[in-house]
Amino acid sequence: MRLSKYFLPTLRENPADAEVVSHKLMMRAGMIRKVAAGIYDYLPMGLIVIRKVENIIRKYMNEAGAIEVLMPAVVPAELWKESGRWNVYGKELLRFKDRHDRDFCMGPTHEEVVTDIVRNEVKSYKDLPINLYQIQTKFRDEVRPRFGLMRGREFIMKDAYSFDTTDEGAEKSYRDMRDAYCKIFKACGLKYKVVEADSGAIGGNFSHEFMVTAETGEDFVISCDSCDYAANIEKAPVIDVWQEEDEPLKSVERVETKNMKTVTDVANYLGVPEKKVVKTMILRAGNDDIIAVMIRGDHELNMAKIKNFLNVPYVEFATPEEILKSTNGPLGYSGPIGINVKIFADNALKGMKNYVVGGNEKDIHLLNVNHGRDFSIVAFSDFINAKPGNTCPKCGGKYVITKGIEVGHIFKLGTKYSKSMKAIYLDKDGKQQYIVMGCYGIGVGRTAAAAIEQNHDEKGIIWPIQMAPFEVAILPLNDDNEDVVNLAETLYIKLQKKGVEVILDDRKERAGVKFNDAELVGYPIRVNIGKKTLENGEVEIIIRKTGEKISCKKDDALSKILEIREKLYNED
RNA sequence: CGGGGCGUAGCGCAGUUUGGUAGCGCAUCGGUCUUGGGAACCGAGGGUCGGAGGUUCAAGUCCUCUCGCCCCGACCA
Repeated sequence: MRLSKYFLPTLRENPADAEVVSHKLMMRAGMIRKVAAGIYDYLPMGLIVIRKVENIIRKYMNEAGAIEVLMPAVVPAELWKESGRWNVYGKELLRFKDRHDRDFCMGPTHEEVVTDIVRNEVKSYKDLPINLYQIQTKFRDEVRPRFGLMRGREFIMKDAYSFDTTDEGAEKSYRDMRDAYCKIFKACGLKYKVVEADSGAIGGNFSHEFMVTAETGEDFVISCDSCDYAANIEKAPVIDVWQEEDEPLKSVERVETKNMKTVTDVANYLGVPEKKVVKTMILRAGNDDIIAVMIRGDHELNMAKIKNFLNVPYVEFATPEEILKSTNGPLGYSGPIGINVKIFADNALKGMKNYVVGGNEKDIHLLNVNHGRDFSIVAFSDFINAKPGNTCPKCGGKYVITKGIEVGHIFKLGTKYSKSMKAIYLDKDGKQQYIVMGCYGIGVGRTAAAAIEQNHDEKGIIWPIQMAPFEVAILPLNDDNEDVVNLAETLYIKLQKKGVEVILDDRKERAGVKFNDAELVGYPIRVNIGKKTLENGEVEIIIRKTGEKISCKKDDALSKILEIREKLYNED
């Protein structure tokens, strides 16, 4: 490709609305442009990168036996009503009507559609297992899209769905996908972790996330410092045995805590450690049940754990009105005594004595409260976020915490959708059985963004060669020098003939502009051809990743470039 | 959905407090000169000041409404 005839609008300055480095660099490197919040154009360079990621995904999906299809982006409401998700999915599901006033939505995921295909076409155990996947534009009307392609509303996703006759079969399909995903992210040149995850709104029995480690990640990953255990913070269990406090029970004391809503305020004021202050959170669980969950002041509530413990579809904080109604007190002063909702407590509370709780009254807390004596707890369980230093459930090591970008997520669904949508096959005995499903997603744009988060410097992107829009950039530095131009042209043609993806910066620009654009866009290999070095018959080859500058005789350039390219592909 | 902020040339911003001819840098176009790290100089074009309504002799600036975008939180494959 000749850059003079290409479309690469680079930006010198960072766009005002970009926050994270991948967003800034994708904008500046002319890969994407915003059309609306969370909705982007893919410009040529961006599209090439997207297609490269897609093709890597295709290769390993096909290798794992999955078969590509393409389902509609616009999905009739009937399918979603059938699975029951039409009423559950919430505002993220973009709904609209066609001219006949029929309900439709933009598919945010395709369990319903793919299950519909399979139930219509697959009748026998002989047709199974099967794994169908697609690479398609999805839409989720996120409350707050942000960070460019990292969290768009419209985004390209690879989603695969496996169908098996048995649970064991489904688990094999799951393992196969897990292995394929490992190959995919490795082939993308990314550093990643496979972590245990909560299965969330998709539902199902177990699930893993593929996390690219990056400072700007939105997910917290708990991993062990001495074994390979890793889990999303939503999932990572806290198994520490908390101390049984050995102090005599004191009598409850009512204290005024004017305008102190936070645990820190209350603890400081009363002169007790934060962990002696117990937070009582009022929540609304599925079916509109109001419940209370008590956790230690220095701990964080984990909604996913509560949701799973109660086995309900969602858990939310109660509104101030609901709190007033169920506790007779204002937000910020809730406590367990005298309220008539079910009270659950984190394991850490088991051995605690004489702690501080809210008084269900403005500016009032209670001292020396004890469960059992002053109120009763329905159940103890693990309701808090793990912290660094907690004990690993697998080996007894210590937890550490890192941030990650979720680029892939795999779920074992079981029969959730096959039951609600009646996807049935006949087994060997002619008996009807539900098909056992799994689903497997990869965020394509997010994978590209994650690669930038992980590979960049102050000058721009440093593409892993597998994802780079072009493998080699040739920069003739003196437009008016015939030798320079001729050599650049010759080398450009020769590289093309060798099948190298090469771009020739033949724009009438000064050297500095070409250097800066090349570094911004992040071509793995750059060839400088200038009259200064050409006087000695030499050109410069620069490896973006290492910054290494190799001078070589102009006649050796071709073989040297091929050699470096080969080396870059075989690294990692 | 709660809190905060922003909308002025393609991009980045000033001007709004205190109403009085719409500006700066970069980019673009023409020219001179330069040519290995986003050159310099001369000249030019480009604006419904997000939109609607109002106050006023006069509104980018004040008032009301509205739309869009960003950040924090909540939520979320």
